[in-house]
Amino acid sequence: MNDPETRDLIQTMAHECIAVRVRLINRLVTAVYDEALRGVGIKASQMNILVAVSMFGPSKPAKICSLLRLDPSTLSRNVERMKKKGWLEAVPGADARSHLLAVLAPGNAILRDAYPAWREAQKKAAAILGGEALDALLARGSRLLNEGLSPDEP
Amino acid sequence: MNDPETRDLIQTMAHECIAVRVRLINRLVTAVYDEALRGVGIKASQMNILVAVSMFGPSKPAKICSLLRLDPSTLSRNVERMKKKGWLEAVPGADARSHLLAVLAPGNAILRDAYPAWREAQKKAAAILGGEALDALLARGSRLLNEGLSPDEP
DNA sequence: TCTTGAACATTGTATATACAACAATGTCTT
DNA sequence: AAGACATTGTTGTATATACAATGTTCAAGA
Repeated sequence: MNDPETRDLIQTMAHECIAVRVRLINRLVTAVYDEALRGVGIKASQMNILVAVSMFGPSKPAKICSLLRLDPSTLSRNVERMKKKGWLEAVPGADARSHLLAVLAPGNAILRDAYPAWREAQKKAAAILGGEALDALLARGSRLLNEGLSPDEP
Repeated sequence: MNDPETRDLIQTMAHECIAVRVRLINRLVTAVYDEALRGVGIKASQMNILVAVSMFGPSKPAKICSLLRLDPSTLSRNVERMKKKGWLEAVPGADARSHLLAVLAPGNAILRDAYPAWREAQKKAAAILGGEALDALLARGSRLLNEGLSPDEP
């Protein structure tokens, strides 16, 4: 059906591709958190943002994008939805090009409510990854998060 | 701004969350492949599917979903786009509830064309992950792929 | 045989994500 | 001070993703 060389290429890609494996794990892990958090009414994506803003206090959107490596347009759309739910607000900052994102009381309430479900999800995700992959992944992930952190600045 | 207990919860979630780290890595890795493959005209998502179908030969959609842990509706939409590009076709199978997905010549041509860019992306992705995380992730990912493999059946 | 339930794919809807283009503001250089 | 360039966010468009609901076909049991 294919010449042998093409078959070889495809075999190599199937057996060694990093992307398909990372993406598979991402789907599995995200599904675990989304399912655990369903009762609380938040999903992993928005929870990541909410936690980040809550950690740093009022923050420029660019800072959150840099931390999480989110495209600005992606964050913009997510913030839009989170404003509508009353979790976030935009307050004017020093620079008129941008505002600061701040967590509102209902946003903090959601985070508190989410904690037990989050713990559950952590357990399940750890089981999916297994000890070795978990440790390496947490270490690498934390490092990448830190690298995305600009010095100072809101 | 928050009571100390809430601040603790949020700190814990920020420092230990598996989801935010997996999702960050997923965005980075996916971006590397999408960028490398841009010239070829395919993205990581569709390439994953194309490689899978090419590996197994004509396959029931359910099999690909099980392998990659994709929701059937997600696969359906992606296949739709890939049919439109002439990479895939649906051929009737033994069971009238489903057809079989088969790779067409242009689909195989794309995979051949993509190979060099894929190799580039592999290098960059490996650099992002670093040796340890890479090994653990590949091992775990390969295992999860195998677990999604049903016995026999197209 | 008929019916009931399982298996399977698709469609409707919503969110998540990124790229390209744009608009507004700020900074720096001459 | 003026113009060039950088920074920052939003909007238009397309893809990726999942859940809920639906329709069709199959299989198994009464």
